[in-house]
Amino acid sequence: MPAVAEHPTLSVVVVIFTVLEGDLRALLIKRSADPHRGLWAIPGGRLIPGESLDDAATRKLVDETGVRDVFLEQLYTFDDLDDVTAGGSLAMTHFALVDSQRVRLSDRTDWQPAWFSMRELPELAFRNEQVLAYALERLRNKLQYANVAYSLLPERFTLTQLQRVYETILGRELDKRNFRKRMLSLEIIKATDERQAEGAGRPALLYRFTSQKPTQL
Amino acid sequence: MPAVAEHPTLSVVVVIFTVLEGDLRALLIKRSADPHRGLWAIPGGRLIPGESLDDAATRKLVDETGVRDVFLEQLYTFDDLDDVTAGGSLAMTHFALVDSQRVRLSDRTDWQPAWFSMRELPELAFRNEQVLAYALERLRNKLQYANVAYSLLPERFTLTQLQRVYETILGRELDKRNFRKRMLSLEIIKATDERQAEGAGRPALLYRFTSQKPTQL
DNA sequence: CCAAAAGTGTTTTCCGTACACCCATGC
DNA sequence: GCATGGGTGTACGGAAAACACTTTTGG
Repeated sequence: MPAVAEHPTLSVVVVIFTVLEGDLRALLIKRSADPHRGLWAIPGGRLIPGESLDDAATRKLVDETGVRDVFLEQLYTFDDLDDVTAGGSLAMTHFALVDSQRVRLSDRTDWQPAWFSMRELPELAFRNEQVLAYALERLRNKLQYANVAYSLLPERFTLTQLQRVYETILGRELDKRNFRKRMLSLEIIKATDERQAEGAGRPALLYRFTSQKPTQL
Repeated sequence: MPAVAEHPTLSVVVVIFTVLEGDLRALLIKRSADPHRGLWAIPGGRLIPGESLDDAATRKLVDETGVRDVFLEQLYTFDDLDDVTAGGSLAMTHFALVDSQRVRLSDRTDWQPAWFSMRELPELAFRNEQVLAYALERLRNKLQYANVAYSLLPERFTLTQLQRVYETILGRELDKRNFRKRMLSLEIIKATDERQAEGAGRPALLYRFTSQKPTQL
């Protein structure tokens, strides 16, 4: 292994969140190579020279999920994730939000991508706990003042579905009436004229977001 | 000039803000080398292999101002600032807040560091406008929910001085009584038993911050 | 004694929260 | 007709915003 003065390893990492079965989940892959073989890790890879960070992050996201045009933004640049590589490392981390229904996980056998609940994480490689914790914090903050949830739901959805997404991310229950008042008065969603039945019970009105961008509230 | 597949240039850049004469100002240096010779730029330099980002940013800050132990945090990693260098570039930008009274600008003649009002910026190199605009946005947001102002004032200060700092950063006037109530009820500052006269008029009580860290409010 | 800056309370408005009942549909 | 989920309004409390006069000092 060469000694010093190497170029740092440049990697681009994307924390991909979804809401599934009442859980906030992150996509992880099982490492098939050293270091940290067999541990789970946030998807990422080397930055290709000439490629922009956004492009690299988008490429990773599409590779893993097949999804594009979702909320994706830079999170933080870590210089201390990889304690192994000589010459140092820089990891430009991002985070993305996807609707699990739109996702097609790549079925590479050496890769084994899978969703893990943020409440039951496996043993992770490369201090990835730190990255996930930071991503979660940012997501929770962001949810309070920007309509990022558009990325976690189908184009049309019921208010109850939207509320479940908020509750799952924030980790606490919300009041139905207050939630509806807020969403509608902020004009981040708009009723359509369609309805959807959820099992028994009165069919719910379907709504859609007024904007597919994370506008500030 | 070599063609492609080079390693990207890795630079660390620090937007250094201060409040001076009722203006929010950023420290800029005049470039003495190409590219963009003669234009003004945010201080920065190459990342030294083996050095952490925090260390590099701190080093730049101390080099330029002589100040340490102030508010300094990572802002964003840009891949598109330098449109010239082959092989691409990554600029890990940071921002810092300093008390102009504590600063000793380095007096290198090829460097000419100087404070510029954010309201009257000169022509800048490398899309630095974008970086400054983003730093200002983050600063304004941060000021609302974290006590970052500790870094912009002497250890002891009057409430009026503190209010001027807030007004300068936010770009609008604040109500004296409401401001005082808020600062004191949030317990981010504490009265000392000393006073300071400001020209004619009744001398003001001096206060100090209860914490020298950017605690969330 | 007058100019200059410091200091101080009350009222109103707005937003977040708490809370309970009727409605439409499937079975 | 009953179980299931959808949909609605009001009252309270705390924080932010609006607002004007008195106090202390220097000259």
